Amino acid sequence: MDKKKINCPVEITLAIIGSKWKVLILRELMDGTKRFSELGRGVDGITQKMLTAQLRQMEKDDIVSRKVYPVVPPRVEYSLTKTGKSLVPVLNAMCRWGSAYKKP
Amino acid sequence: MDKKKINCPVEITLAIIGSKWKVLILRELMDGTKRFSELGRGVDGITQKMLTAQLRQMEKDDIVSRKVYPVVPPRVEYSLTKTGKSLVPVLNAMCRWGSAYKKP
DNA sequence: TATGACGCTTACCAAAAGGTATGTATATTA
DNA sequence: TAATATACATACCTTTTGGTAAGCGTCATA
Repeated sequence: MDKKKINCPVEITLAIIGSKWKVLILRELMDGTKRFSELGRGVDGITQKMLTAQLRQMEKDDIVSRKVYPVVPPRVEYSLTKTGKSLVPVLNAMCRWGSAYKKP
Repeated sequence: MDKKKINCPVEITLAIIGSKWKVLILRELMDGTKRFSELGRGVDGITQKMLTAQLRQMEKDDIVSRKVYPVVPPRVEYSLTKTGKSLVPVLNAMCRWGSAYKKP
């Protein structure tokens, strides 16, 4: 979503977490720090390209942090920032609603 | 989003309200029943095509209901269904987070 | 009789999103 | 020396999304 012309705060939230892949990645990270490859395995169907792209965006938006270890082969760990952790109630609200919705 | 292969409930929610236009339309409808043209004026920048498309989808998903009055020129009113109203806490959570996020 | 109001639908096109496949770097291990 | 592991980047192409603009139906009004 275009972040340039946003008025309502709900749009901001949507611009930041409003994609299928992002919420799934965030759900993984809510369990704690994960390596790139772990995320790839945890999020069913995501391609490497999408995984990196979404992680980069969330890093930019300061909800995910990236830590690179200077080893070979490389080890990169991702985790939620403080701001990212503050999303938990939002994700939970969405989760609850989704659960209740699909029931019938 | 493709609703065929959804596992996590949060994906369901996103599939149903995860678009810029939908949240803005829903926000309008949270104020009460609105006519098509009112929605068009209330949601800044939306085109007629998008407005009808989003409303049709939300009608299908049973969060918005559509009432047509047999008059000329036509009068069509939209409102939240019971399920639609149950989205209010979710939208509010998103709204609060968005407000807090943009502060710094 | 022509015009306008309202709520659409549709054809066409441009832009954006996203998938596939391939390439890269480098220390370790066989 | 060749293969391997990991975390990417990138080129290319298809699909999806969304905007523009035009047309439609019908009754009341000028």
